[in-house]
Amino acid sequence: MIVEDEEAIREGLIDVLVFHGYAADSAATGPDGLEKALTGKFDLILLDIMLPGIDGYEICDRIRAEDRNQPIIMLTAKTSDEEIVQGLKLGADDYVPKPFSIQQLVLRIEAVLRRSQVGLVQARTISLHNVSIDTENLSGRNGSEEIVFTRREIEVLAYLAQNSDRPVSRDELLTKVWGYSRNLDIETRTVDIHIAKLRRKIEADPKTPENLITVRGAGYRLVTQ
Amino acid sequence: MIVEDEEAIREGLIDVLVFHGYAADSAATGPDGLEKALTGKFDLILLDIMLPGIDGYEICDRIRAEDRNQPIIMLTAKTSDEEIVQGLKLGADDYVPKPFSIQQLVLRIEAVLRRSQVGLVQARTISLHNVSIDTENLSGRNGSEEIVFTRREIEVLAYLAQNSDRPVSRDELLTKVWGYSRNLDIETRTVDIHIAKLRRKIEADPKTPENLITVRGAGYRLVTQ
DNA sequence: GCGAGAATTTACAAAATCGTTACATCGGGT
DNA sequence: ACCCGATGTAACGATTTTGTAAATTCTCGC
Repeated sequence: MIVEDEEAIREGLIDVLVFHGYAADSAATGPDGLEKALTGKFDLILLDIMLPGIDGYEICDRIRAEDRNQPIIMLTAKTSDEEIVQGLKLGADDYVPKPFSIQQLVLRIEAVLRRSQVGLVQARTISLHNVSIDTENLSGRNGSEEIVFTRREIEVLAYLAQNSDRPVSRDELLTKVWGYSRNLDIETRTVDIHIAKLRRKIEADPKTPENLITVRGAGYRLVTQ
Repeated sequence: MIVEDEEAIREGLIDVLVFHGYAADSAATGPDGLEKALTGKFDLILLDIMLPGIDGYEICDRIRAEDRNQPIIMLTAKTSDEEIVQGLKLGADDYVPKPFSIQQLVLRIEAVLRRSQVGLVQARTISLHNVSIDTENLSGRNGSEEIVFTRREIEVLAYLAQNSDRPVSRDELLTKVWGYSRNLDIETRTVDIHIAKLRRKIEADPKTPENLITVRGAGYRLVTQ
């Protein structure tokens, strides 16, 4: 979905995207773009910064508040690093300065879509050794025993399950699940704490985990069945 | 049901819908369309905006006043975003600009029908642990004791019963039962209050609910038998 | 208009969650 | 064996979510 006030650019972008096989919707004003973004479901939002009504920064911020996984690329004529940093802080996935080459833009779009795993359907249930988990109900079952998870715990499990072929680093979890923007050196132990809580719930013996494995130096890996 | 004054388009739409397996009725003027919409029962109404007599906006508004769950798709030649926003505000479920491709329209129709759960027959009675409820009489029975519900309470129960495999969020209840339009930040506790009242009526011990379960962070789930 | 019941808001209490701090433990390299 | 960074986790308080009584507003038949 394209949010861009200049009609020529907007129409041009639509043509390019359609040509590349994407379905494109668009909005010409800030408020309209925000409305569409919040009510619709889009794989990616291309967001101009200079917009009538509400500027791109605020739109980005408001979208992020609702859905931190919504992929967003910001477009702008501003070239100062200041502005770019501002954009990335607010959670844009990429930042393309105008004027951009079409080829450049398409490449970045593809990169963002790849990173954000668009198209990956997330399974509702996760099957582990001894335990099965229903991500919608935030609950699980270990034989006859009912396990209740919190939303955060389920989000962590779901992300690990989606990437169960490899260990996932704390940084990656912080970015993708917690929505912390760009890594930097954050010293929080909250990931570890959540892992510990999860182990207490899903492991027969939390001291010797069978499902949620520590890969020292790399992160955690979930063993799915 | 199609409300459209241009005969060629009207007949064309009927053909298309019939071809796709739907039964189609139609009206050629505003007043006629409104009359049919209010007296009949339709899975979906396709509503042109430019109509003789009463325009599409007003028809939409009047239908919504009677039945907030009636699915409506607006059709229009107007392309300004202003108009689209106006349409969505009045409660249309989708908005298709003319000229539209038939394929596009059919896709949107299917999406709206899916979202609005058309075709789901709502059971007249809901069976819970210890209680059975008659949605037409707004009444229930717990052994020998007769329970009387209000209209709102029954609507909430019915919606939860239809989605008893998952927790339903307050937001969803507000949208689907109360008819609040896209309300992003909730500042009403009315859902909670109704849940509390329901629990007092259907739970043996409201402090430890067996039927109407809180899924913290996700909403409420009704356990049907 | 009137009034009773229904719906909603307000206000506060209770409970659960979440991140931090602090300290314990582990494990690989030397 | 010893060191040191990485990992595990208990406990605490801040914050958010949920429960609910009471007050207020709304609705609708008369």
